[in-house]
Amino acid sequence: MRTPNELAEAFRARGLKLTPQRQLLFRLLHDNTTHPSAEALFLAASEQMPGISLRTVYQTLNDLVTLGELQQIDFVPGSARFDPNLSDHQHLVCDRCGAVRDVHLPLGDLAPAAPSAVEVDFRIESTTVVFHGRCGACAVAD
Amino acid sequence: MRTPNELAEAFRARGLKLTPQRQLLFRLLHDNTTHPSAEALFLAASEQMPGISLRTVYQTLNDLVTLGELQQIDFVPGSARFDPNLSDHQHLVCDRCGAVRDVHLPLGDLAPAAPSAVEVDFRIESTTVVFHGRCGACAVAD
DNA sequence: GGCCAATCTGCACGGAGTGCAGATTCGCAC
DNA sequence: GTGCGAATCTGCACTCCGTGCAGATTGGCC
Repeated sequence: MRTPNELAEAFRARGLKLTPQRQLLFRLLHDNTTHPSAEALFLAASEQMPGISLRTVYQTLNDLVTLGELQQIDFVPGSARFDPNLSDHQHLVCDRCGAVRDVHLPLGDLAPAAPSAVEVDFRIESTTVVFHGRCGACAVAD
Repeated sequence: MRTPNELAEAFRARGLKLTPQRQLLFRLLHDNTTHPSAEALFLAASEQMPGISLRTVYQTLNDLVTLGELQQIDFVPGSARFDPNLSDHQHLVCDRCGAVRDVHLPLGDLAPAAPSAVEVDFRIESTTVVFHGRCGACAVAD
């Protein structure tokens, strides 16, 4: 995801308005590696802007996803998560506490091989790799 | 997933009762490669047993997942899907119509390498690979 | 046949996310 | 600085998926 200032530019360039709510969410998301849910972002935003609506958080997140500035993560049970990291990477998901972490692995050579091996009538457009397990704290707690 | 008869044995062995509803669902799931949702199974079951409750379908699916006879698939938007194929395999997901298909790819050598490369405090227990794209019919329809 | 626990059914309920309508406000023009 | 119109925000109702609960039913064993 781009910086709050760059996003402000991008929004204005598309005729979208730059509201305080949006600016706050840009800041809360930038460099955020916690893969927050809409609800988590709403709570964080509410601290700095009491009265902000959960509906606005959902709306802004959807806008950012549509603009390609944010990646939506749907493979964690419960609610959707959002990832400002747009680089090609994979995720570690803790099945106990739900934490999500990024990992950059050199799978580029692996994924291309797989599709070619598929002798079926299907057009593969993207490959998702998710590692499930236990984060450090939860591995100990078990 | 085992055969309906084997499942009947397994259920009885655990003190679980063998009801007509369960037997019907065993049959509908065995060798089913469509990765049905609870709703889809409910519709199929209703044809052969009008009056069966959606609640019962959910309950039986959960039981089978708990017994390890059925795999629950959570990476398709919408409702959960169920897969009686317990072998190590991957999935093709059509992002347009939601169809799910199995593929068996030799990724065994690939996945083990990845975890070892992870220099983080995380215990990896399983690796999920999902290929997103368009099934044959949807690729044409676009 | 009879009993009792397991199961089934129907309905209410909870979490996640969206549609809608009215109030508000951003961005631009003067 | 003021005014205007469209975009946005807010709050609420609503949908969808799945679960909790309670009473009626029934499978499995004596």
